[in-house]
Amino acid sequence: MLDIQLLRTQPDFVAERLAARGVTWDRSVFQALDEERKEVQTRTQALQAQRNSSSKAIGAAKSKGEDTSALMAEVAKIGEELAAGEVRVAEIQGALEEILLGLPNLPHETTPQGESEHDNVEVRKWGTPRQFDFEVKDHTAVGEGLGLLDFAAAAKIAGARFSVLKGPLARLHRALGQFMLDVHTTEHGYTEAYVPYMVNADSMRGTGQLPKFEEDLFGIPRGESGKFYLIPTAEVPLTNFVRDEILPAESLPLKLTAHTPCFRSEAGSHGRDVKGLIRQHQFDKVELVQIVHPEQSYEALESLVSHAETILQRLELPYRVISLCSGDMGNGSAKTYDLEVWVPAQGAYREISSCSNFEAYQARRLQARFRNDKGRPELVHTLNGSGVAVGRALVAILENYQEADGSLRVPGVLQPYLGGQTVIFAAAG
RNA sequence: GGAGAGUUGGCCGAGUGGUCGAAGGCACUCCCCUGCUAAGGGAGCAUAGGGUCAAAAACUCUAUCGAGGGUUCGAAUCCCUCACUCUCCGCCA
Repeated sequence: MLDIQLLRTQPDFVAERLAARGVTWDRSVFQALDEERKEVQTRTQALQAQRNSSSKAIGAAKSKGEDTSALMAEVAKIGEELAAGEVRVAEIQGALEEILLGLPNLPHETTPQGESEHDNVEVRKWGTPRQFDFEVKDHTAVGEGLGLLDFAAAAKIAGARFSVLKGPLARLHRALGQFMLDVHTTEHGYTEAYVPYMVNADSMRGTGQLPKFEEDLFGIPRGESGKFYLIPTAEVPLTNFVRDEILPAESLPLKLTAHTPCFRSEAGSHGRDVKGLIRQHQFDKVELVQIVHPEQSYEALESLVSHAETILQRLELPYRVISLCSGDMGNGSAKTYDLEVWVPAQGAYREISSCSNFEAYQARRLQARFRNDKGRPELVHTLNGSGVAVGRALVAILENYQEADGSLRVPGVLQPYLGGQTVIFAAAG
């Protein structure tokens, strides 16, 4: 959520930065509403003040046993206008809130200007794609060839966009999550957390999935009123740790990590990546979240990216770092780096991590603050990034580590997690 | 699933219709005192939004005592609905 003061005082700037994201902001609607708000709110608050003082006078008079009917009549006179004013103020503020919730964050000045993914900027590249002296298979073929990846079973049990892993491949998948968590907690200073996989609507609103992106979520009806939502990323529970909190300044930065499944409806992605593990309704991810002092959030973003990069480097997977352009970034982000891992069968780099600085966009929704050196509450900055997506890391390993005979080598850093196993061979039968 | 008790400021906790945005305590900030430390004395100290202004400071208004609704001139206090927490019993991994 943007600062409403900014929309009031610097509408040109806001409109220009939003335009950079391809968003047209209808200022006239906002300004007309805000003007009416000012007028109605001022008038209503004056009436409230009048009512309050009259009521106090009534109380004082009654305690002295005096007659209060004149005072009561006076209050009754303003009753109708007061009630109407209160209703109207609430309506207007609701409408303003809706506008604010609907606006994306302003891109940071270092975010490349552009309209689509074609305008993203490659920042750096790491590793050299392996030269294969045999015909590379895609990860699906490798996994199915091993007899350890079973989409038919998944389709029977659940449906499309699910998968079943078996035996050493399932273990490799588990090893990946363990490895990532271990690196982030022991080397990068993150605190591991185990969190709910279903959250309430307030949490989804806090991190920005609601109200705009409900169709991307799985919801679970619950009781008469409420609903649980399956988390699309651990960013949601982790970042909501600080919702409605005023943190002591010395507790910053807060660095949290969790390994969770993520659930996405993938509404609107029909036909994209339909085959394989790339795009699933359920996948595992190790998420990194940082809650930081506003002055440090861009340093924090760089370090966060490097933490995710460490994982790919240790796994010896070639990747590149992309700075997303203004038109391709997620709604709440001011700046985003994507990590893209080399996928040999596609001859392309594919997203495996997305690291974003939300500045105060989420914090404002969350009312997540710290006490600054003046003793005043001030919004924190929030960041998150995948460190990294486990499912896609498995894809990358299946393809990059495949051998001509159909077997799969185990990356060195994962071997301890597999009891020293160095190669996975096809399952018997 | 049954029965009961709760939810008040950064924290603890008092408050059952009127001068209560809320006693008291802790923590914190400033000052005084004490050659350090400890102790003591005094003052200050909620959050959000609005107005006076372009802004800062200051002043002022409004809202907020789990959430929403209701009763009332007036609600932390009374009524209704919901959420959450805790205790006991039952059940369960």
